[in-house]
Amino acid sequence: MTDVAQLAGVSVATVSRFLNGSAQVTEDKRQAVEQAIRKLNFRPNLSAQSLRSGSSKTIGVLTQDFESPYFNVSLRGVERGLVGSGYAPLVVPGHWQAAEEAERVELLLARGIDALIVLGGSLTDAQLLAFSERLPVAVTGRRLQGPRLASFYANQILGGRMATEHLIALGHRAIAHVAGPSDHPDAIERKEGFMQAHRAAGLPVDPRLIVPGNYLESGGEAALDALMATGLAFSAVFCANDLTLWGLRLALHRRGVQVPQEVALIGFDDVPASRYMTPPVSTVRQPVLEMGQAAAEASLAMLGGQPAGEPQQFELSLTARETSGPA
Amino acid sequence: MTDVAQLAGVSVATVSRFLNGSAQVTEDKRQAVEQAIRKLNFRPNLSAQSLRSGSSKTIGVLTQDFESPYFNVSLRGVERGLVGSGYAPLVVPGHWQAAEEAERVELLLARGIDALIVLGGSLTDAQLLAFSERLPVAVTGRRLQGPRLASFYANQILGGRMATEHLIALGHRAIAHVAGPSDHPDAIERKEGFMQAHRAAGLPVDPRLIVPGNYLESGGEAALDALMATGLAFSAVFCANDLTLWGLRLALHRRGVQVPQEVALIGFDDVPASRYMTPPVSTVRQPVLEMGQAAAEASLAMLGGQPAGEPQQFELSLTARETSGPA
DNA sequence: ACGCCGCCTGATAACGTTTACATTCAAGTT
DNA sequence: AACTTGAATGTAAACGTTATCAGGCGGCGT
Repeated sequence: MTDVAQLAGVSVATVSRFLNGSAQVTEDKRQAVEQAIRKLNFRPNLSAQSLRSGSSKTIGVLTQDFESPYFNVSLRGVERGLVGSGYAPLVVPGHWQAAEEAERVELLLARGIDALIVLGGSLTDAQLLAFSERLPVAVTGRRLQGPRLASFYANQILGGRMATEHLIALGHRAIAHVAGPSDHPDAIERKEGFMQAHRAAGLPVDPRLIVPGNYLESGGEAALDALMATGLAFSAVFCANDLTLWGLRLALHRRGVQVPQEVALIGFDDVPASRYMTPPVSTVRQPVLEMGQAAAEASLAMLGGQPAGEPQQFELSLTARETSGPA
Repeated sequence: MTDVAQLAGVSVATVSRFLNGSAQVTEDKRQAVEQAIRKLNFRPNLSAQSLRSGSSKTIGVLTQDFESPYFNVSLRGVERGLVGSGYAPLVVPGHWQAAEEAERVELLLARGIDALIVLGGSLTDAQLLAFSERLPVAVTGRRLQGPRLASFYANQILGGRMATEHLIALGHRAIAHVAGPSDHPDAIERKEGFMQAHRAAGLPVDPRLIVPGNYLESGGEAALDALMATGLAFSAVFCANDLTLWGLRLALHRRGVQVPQEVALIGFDDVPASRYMTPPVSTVRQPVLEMGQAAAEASLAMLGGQPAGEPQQFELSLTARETSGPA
C-alpha cells in the first residue's frame, strides 16, 4: 500500500480511504490511486485487514459429512447465499459427534471466523446459545431463538406423517418403519409422525415393525433382515431418510422382491440421486438448499447489525415417484 | 500474549518461543507460561501470525461442484490428508469454467493461501504452471510436472479400454458410448479407450453409436433418445461416467427395457451411490479419495520444502456389479 | 480584514505476532 | 582474576492495514 501511495503521490491513509470509501477523496487523487493500484496490481492483504479490524471475512460452517448428499446440498445453499458478499465459507465436518463438533467449532473460532453456520449435528441447544454470545450463529434443522441466533427448520413430525399418510392412502395397512439413530431429534420426530398418521387413521401399529437404522445405506440393508426375522407381513416401508431407503431397496433387490408391486417404499430428504434410482424414489422433499441459503443470508444480516429474527419454518412437500404404489 | 507474559512474569518473546519451540526455555518459566496460558485461555491470533509470517495455514482447494459425488469423495481425501497438520482447506467451486476457475483461484490467492490443490477442471496446463511459480500446487487428474507442481492421475484411456473390453468379453458386439463433454480431456481419453478396445478385438465401431453427453444425468437421459433415433441396434453401452449411466438407466426404465438382460451398462468413477442403484452398477473405479489425499500430502510436503516429485499414476480397477451381463 | 467552519489530507498509533539484536549471567579457560 | 563462551532472556522493530487526530486551506459571515 505504501508503494501505491508513493506512486500516486498521496499518503497511505488516502489510499485506504479510497479503497473503503470511508471518506471523500478528490477526483484527481482518486484517479491517481486507481491507476497506481492497477499498475502495481495491488491487492489488500487480508491478514493485515483481519488483524486490524478483527474481522476475517470468513464464515465458519459446521457440516457433518463431506460425502453426505444431504449436507452437500445445504452447503451449496450456503455457498449461494454468500456469493458476492466478500465472505468465504470455511467448512469443517463434525460427523454427528458432539465432542468432535465442539472441537471443530473451537478450531473455527481460533481461525477468527466472523459468524458460524451449523448444519444439523449433535451439539446441544445450550452449546449453540453459548456460541451465539461470542458471534452470530445460524443453525438449520432446529427451532431455537437468541439475540444473535437465527434458526431454520422444517416440521419433521409433519413430514413423517405426510409420508405415512401417503402409504395409507395407497391402501397399505401393514407399514414398517426403518428409523434413524435413536438419539437424533429429527429421527425421533419422523417416527412420531409415523405414529400420528396411524392414530389419525385409526390404524394400529405393531412396534415390531419399527426397526432401527443409522441414516446410512448400511442401516437400510440390515433393516430388511431385522424385518424378515419378525416373520410379520408388511406391504410398505417408511424409511427415515433416502440413504436408508437405498440400502433397503438393494436388500430387496437381492431377494428378488419387486418394488413397488410387492413392497412400497418412501424415503425422506429427496437427495439428488433419488431421482435416478430405479424406480425413482418417492420421498418427502426438504428444502435444504433453501435453508442453507437462508442461513447464509441470515449470518450476513446479523453481521450487518440486524437482529436474528424469529425461527423460520420451511415447508416440506411430498414427491411421489415410483417406489410407492397401491397395496 | 502480553497478558500471558505479564502473568507468567516473562516477556512476550519468551511466550512466543515457548509456543513455537523456536528456542530453549528453562523449565520454571515454561511451567509459568503454560499455566498462564491455561488460566487466561489464550489462543494465538491467526491473523497476526499470518501477517507476521506471511503464512495463513490455509490450503486453497479448487473443486468443481459441491454436489458432484465424484468431487466430494476427492474432497474427503483432501480433508483426510490435511488432518492434524494445522492447515485448513478453503474450498471453492469452479464449475468447469476456465474463466470462473481462474477467478476463484485469484480469490484464494487474495486470501493468502499457502498452497493450492486443483481437482480436475478446465484450467490450462500453462495456467497451472504459472500458479506454481507463486506457490506450491498439487493437481489431480493430470500428468504435469514442475518444480513446485505435483500431479496425480489415472490412465483414462486404459480405463475406457477396460470398461469396453469387459463388455466385449461378455459377448457384446454392438456397443454404444455416451461420451463426456467434447472439450474435456478425460472424456476424450475414455472415448479413445473405447476405440482402442474395439481395434484390439478386431471389431468395427459405428460412429453413430457414439453420442455426446455432459457427465450429468441429464446427458444420459438425452443420450437414449439420440441412440434410438439412429435406428441402430446395440446390446451394451459404455457411459463416460456414473452419473451419465444413471440418467441413461432411468430413460431405459421409462421405456421398460431390462438392464442388464436387454442392454448391459458400464460406467466410470464408482461413485458411492452406484453401489446402491438397482441393479448395482458396474463401473471402473478411480481411486479418487486416495488421489485427493495424496494431493494434500504432497502440498504439505512441498510446504515443508521438499521438491514436487514425479507425476504419480494411480491404478484403475474394474468393479463388475450387476448392470453388465452376457449379451 | 478577521475569525470560524468544513472538507481533504497526512502523520501516526495501534492490532498481535515473530525474530534480529542486545543483554545478562553462569560456567569454564587461561 | 580477567576473559571467553554459550545459553536464556528481554527489547524493539517489523508485517500491512485502519482510524484517530491535527493541520491546511478555501469560503463565508460579520
